[in-house]
Amino acid sequence: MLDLNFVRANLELVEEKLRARGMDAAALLGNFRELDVERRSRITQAETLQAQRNRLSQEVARSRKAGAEASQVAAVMDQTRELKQETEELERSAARAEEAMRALLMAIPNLTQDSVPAGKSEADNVEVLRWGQLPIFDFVPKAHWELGESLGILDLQRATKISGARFAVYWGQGARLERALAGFMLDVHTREHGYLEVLPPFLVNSDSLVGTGQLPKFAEDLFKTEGSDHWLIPTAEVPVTNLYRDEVLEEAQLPLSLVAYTPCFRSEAGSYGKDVRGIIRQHQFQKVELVKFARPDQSNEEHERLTGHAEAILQRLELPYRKVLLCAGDTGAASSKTYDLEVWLPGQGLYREISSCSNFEAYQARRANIRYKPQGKNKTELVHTLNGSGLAIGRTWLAILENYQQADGSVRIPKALQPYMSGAEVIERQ
RNA sequence: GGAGAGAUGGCCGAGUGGCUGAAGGCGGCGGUUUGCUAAACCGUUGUAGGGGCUAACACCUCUACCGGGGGUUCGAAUCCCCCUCUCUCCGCCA
Repeated sequence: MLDLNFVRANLELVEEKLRARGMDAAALLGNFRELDVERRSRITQAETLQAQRNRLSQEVARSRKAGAEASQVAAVMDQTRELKQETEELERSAARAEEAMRALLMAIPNLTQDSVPAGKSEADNVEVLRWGQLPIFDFVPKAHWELGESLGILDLQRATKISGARFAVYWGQGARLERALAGFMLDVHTREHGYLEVLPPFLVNSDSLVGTGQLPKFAEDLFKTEGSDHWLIPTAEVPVTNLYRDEVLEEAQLPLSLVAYTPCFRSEAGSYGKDVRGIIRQHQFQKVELVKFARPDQSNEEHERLTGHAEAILQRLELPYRKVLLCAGDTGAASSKTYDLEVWLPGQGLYREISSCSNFEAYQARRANIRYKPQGKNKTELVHTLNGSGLAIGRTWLAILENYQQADGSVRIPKALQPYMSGAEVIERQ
């Protein structure tokens, strides 16, 4: 959510930034200005009347104490009663205007930074760099679903039986590879990148989802429990960012860097027909997530750093990737700037997103009310929140299969991962 | 799941209808004293939203906030209703 006062004072800038995302600024802003004027005038009127009422009430107390005549006191009471109705009407009208403004504000996405290119879709994203050598095969590389099934480590049929489409069962070395990746990533981030590991709940209440921006707009993307206010987390970003909801951090704590390994649950409503083969798009996948809370003046620097931490994992696993700066239209609603990391998948001959690293600036912090106290100042300020996958485990798993496959269908294990696989160097049919 | 108790400012803790935005203590901040530290003493110390005045989130003023929501009343932290959470006991359970 953007700041009400900021929007009021910078309406032109907001419109310009909305256009950069390819959105209809006029429709989104609606009658914001009129509502604002209306709201403020109603508040002023209501509060003036309220002040009168308060004075009259005090008069009742005073004259009673002084032993005034009952009829006189009753007259004042009647007068107050009349004022009450009028006040309440004004208050309701102010509340309606405020509610309408809030609805408008909640629907307005974050303003993208000036370094973010304008554009509507993927096609306008800007490739920042490519890393690594694409593997060269003297055979036709297979897709991960073929490799996984023939190695006996990936079982989509039984997953469908026990759960349905878009689920996977991993057997043996496949399950082990998943666990190895999680352990490897957590170790690198905690030991070398300075993150504190945290294990949050996998179900959260709706306040948390509002705090990070998934609700109210994207409820259909989520799984919800029946009969209670619990939602399955679509990413660790939700529970971890909300750890500090309604709290005030000390400046000395910033930047605060957390890493969490959790499953993620997504309904993938509206993605029918997309990525039906393999395990690219699942209802459940595991992810190691990096989350930072930073001072506003340091958040861009921390954003670059966090993205580098995610890249480090790809580099150590020697997986070729490219880094893409998303254009305004492709940048998530809550984000001010996002880099996607896309890993090379030789089995399919394309780059696929494996990490998304965003600087949300104060957008989430304002919704979730996460603040800090600048040293030497009385006033609290909103922190900036950031996060990025470091990395999505399922997609890393399949990238390893496709990049490290050999002619006989076996898969070499990246050097960095071997210690996490009891020294095994290759996955063969079991 | 059943029974009971509770939720007050950064923390602890008073407060059962008006003089309470809230006693007292701790902590924080400023100061006095002190060779330094400690102690003592004095002062100060919530958030948000309007309006005024502004360079100003400095100041003045009004309003709201004592877990959340609703109600009674001229007037509610105090009375009533609903919800949420916490604690204790019983049951169940990895």
